[in-house]
Amino acid sequence: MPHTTLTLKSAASEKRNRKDYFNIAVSVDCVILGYENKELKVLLIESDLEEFKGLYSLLGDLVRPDEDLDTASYRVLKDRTGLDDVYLEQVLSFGNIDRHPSGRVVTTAYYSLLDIRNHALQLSHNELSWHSVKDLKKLAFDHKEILDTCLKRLREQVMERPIIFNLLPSKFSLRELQEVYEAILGVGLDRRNFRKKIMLKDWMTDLKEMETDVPHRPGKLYKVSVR
Amino acid sequence: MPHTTLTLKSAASEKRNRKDYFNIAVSVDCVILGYENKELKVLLIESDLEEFKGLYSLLGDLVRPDEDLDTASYRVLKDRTGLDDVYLEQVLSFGNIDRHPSGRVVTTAYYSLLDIRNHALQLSHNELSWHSVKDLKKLAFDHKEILDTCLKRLREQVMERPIIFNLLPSKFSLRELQEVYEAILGVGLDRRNFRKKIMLKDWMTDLKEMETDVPHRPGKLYKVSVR
DNA sequence: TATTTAATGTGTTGCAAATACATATTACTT
DNA sequence: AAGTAATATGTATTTGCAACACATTAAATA
Repeated sequence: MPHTTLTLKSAASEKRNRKDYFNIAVSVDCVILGYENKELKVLLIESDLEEFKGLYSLLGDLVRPDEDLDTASYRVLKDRTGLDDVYLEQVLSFGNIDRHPSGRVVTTAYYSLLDIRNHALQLSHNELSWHSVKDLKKLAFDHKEILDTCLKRLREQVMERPIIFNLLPSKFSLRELQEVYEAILGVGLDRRNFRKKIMLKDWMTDLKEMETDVPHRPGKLYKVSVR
Repeated sequence: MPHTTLTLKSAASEKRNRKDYFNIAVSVDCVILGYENKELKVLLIESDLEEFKGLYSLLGDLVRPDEDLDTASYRVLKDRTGLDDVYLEQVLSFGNIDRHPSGRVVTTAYYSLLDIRNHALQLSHNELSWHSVKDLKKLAFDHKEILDTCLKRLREQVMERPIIFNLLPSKFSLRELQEVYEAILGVGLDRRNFRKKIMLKDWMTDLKEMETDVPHRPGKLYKVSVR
């Protein structure tokens, strides 16, 4: 696997004409999200392009001629995190002419949700790091815009479909679940109303177990009951 | 403008290797929607590919190296309909390896909404025709899937944002508006409740004019007040 | 061992939004 | 002049959502 994100030095200098339709590269970029310490975090890598020195970028790669878009993003995810059982969803494509300094690249953005504490999680590279999405000001390429678009979509969907559980371990308490919602939506939620609303959705099963190792009254544990 | 949709005969026969990243073509496909005779209609062209003989396909084209994705779909729209003031929105990209029989093409789908009765509407080609979306069973390529995805997105958005007005002339009655909603959502709506709901959104302005040439009591005319 | 503390767990009330439903009005047709 | 078909509007009911308070549990502390 290549060590870097896209570097298409040759493409930029090639002259193009209007029939040169294959001179557009296709890539995928993954907004890989996790939850830790009451914060929503995104997995980033330091950009190795001179133009973006010191900036971070999303994890992506060119799509190979023999793989689907979805396949390509699963590959990026597997290569970067070691995980292959990850929630992944396409959001939107970004194709501005000048979005990549080294050449014309149209990228399709995905977001994925995973459990940072998953034991199988093995980052490919020590340049990879988790960043709280709140603190991010600027990213390489148009990746800030891509990130924001994905976060917006996530916020729209998180109450519609049972996807948030991908951010949590298989057993979780309602408090943990509520904290993840609060981190994603950026608002505080009333505990009683939250519980009623989430219980009505029938997304979870009561495990009849209790939290352990918490310095207070333990809460009930749940697991996701739908996928 | 090319007379046909994508024909990339050469690409299919070329051998590829994994580093051959530019061997993916990028296209846009437009789900151009209009409303007529109480039906939602989509603008289609007969496929000229042997593989899809007798089937219709969406209007699309390869993206040129010097234009954005949005620009490309505006171009398709302008070329096909003569209109350049059209509502257009990206929905999703489709990149299955075998989705195009002539070669590898990743396409980004847009839907657009326009007024079929618009006087400026001039179809580029007499092979273009409007088809009720209800009656469509099969389209060329993966265009049925693309159409369905766009219709689903449209249904999700039509009550959230003031986009439906793009399907109507500048002056319209509440009855017409309700009929368009019913055609899109595929359900009947209670007239009184519909009016209350739509009025609350503050999307329309009362023109203080009445319908003419209707064989019954004329209704008030409205125009869109936001864009 | 009794007390304090901090979190879990549940119920009620009020308001706003959505739904179901009925009657009067207008203009054209016959 | 009467009949027809659509517009226009109001009300009562139900449902969903937000604000809010109190009892319970288990750990920590005195």
